[in-house]
Amino acid sequence: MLKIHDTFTGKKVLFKPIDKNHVCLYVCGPTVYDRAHIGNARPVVVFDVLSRLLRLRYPKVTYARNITDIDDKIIKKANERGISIEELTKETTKFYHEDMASLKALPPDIEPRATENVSNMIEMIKTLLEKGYAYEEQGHVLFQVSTYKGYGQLSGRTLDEMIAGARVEVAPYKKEAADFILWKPSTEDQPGWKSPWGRGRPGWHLECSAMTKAFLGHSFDIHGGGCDLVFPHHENERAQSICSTPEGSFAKYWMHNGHLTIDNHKMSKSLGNFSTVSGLLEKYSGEVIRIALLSTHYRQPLDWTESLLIQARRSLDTFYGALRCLGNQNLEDQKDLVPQVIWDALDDDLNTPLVFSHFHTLASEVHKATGNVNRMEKASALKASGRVLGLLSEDPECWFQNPHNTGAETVKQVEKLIKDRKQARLEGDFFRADSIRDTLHAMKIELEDSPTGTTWRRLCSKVLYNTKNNE
RNA sequence: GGCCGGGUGGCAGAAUGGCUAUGCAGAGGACUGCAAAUCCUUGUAUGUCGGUUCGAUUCCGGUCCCGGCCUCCA
Repeated sequence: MLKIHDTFTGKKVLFKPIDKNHVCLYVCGPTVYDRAHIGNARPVVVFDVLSRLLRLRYPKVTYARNITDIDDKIIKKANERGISIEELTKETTKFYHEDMASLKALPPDIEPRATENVSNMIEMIKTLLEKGYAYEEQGHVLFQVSTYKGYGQLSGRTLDEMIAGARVEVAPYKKEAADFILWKPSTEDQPGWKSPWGRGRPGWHLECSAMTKAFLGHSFDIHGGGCDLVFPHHENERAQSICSTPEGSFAKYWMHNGHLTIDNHKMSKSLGNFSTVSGLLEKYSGEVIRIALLSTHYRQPLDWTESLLIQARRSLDTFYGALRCLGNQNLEDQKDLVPQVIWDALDDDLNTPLVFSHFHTLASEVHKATGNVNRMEKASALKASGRVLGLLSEDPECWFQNPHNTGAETVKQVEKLIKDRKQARLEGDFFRADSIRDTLHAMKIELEDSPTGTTWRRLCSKVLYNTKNNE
């Protein structure tokens, strides 16, 4: 039985879907103005694991993740680059899809775009005006926060607290400081849509409200996103949705992933510690990045460091090392092989670090297994468990030999040198054998002799196998 | 200033009212021509001060740090 931490109640609760035959999950997606950074990737990977788990448990799952393609940052960036907004959002969306696919994140079932749902948003604003939750002022339409008693329930703050803590000058068109924009006017050079309140564009919070209603209905199971979205974004979404659609309850559960820091500092372009996914992929495989993101519980803060990635790579080496005995066989529909302890860890609010500790146990059991049947059984359990988390899907030999596109020429050369070394060893010329091994090591190739022959692996980074000297 | 998280061994990171994961790194050993991989053994921890308790790292309170949010942000 899956238990999840629900932000609304602040507790770990048993997940009970609204409809056990169809689970709906909505996660806040990217604003497409720039390449995705590693912080953007965390919710994607976390909720990818959740969606995979849900799909194994329920007959139908609809996972929706929006693309925000209306936003002032987009306008600004497009102007800076001298390209059209459409060009920018199209390009950024394409890169986003590529980057997330590299991290083995499956695409969501639905990916609604804000620009394609403006009419839904306008309808929602109309309803909010009719019901007296919103007002129009100087071409803007604002949600009047004081009209909704439930405001603040999600983020756990009261209106008084917010007023006390307000540090921002109140815009002249606002009745009250906490009111937020549903619609704002656009100038000629800004993108805009016709509306009863003139040409303009929607406020940021509105799109998720309008799109969840359009695609998932007025009530759905889980709403996810980064913890920084709790306030104001999700608080505002919730207010809009519940006020405009009182027959629904909007999200039944709220899940938020913790933030990511880089070397203990908040990621920011001005500090120069901004890591894009594509940049990381130049040095590490997507699977290393994925397991690094999952190596800390999703609600905890995660400090992104080189050492984290090295450890992630090491863990994967261990796991793939244990899978070598399986060869390249596929394991379709083998979820029965997953040990109960791993299901239990996942069911406990996605305790992925605990899952990986069980992975290590399995890997160790593979090596210690006395009989081949036992060995294969443990290895299959590891492989099947990895599959649940979207990991360990590579062919193990490929993992070791070709994690970073070893060229065919290199492979040939390596095999030739291994043959030469074998000959030298047979002749008892260990000096020559060792010198060949040194040559290979300089090519970042490591050899492993075993009773059945010599295998090789490609070293991932220099630091990786030299931690003794560096730490 | 307000609100919310968190402080676990050298590092990463789970868990728990008593039996204190796991990984990396360190030490010793086995295997190996030597390595690598693997296996065995092994040291080290719960910020701080009180309270509750037979017993707290775990519950409660104070305190000190750290981070996040309150403005765009995953």
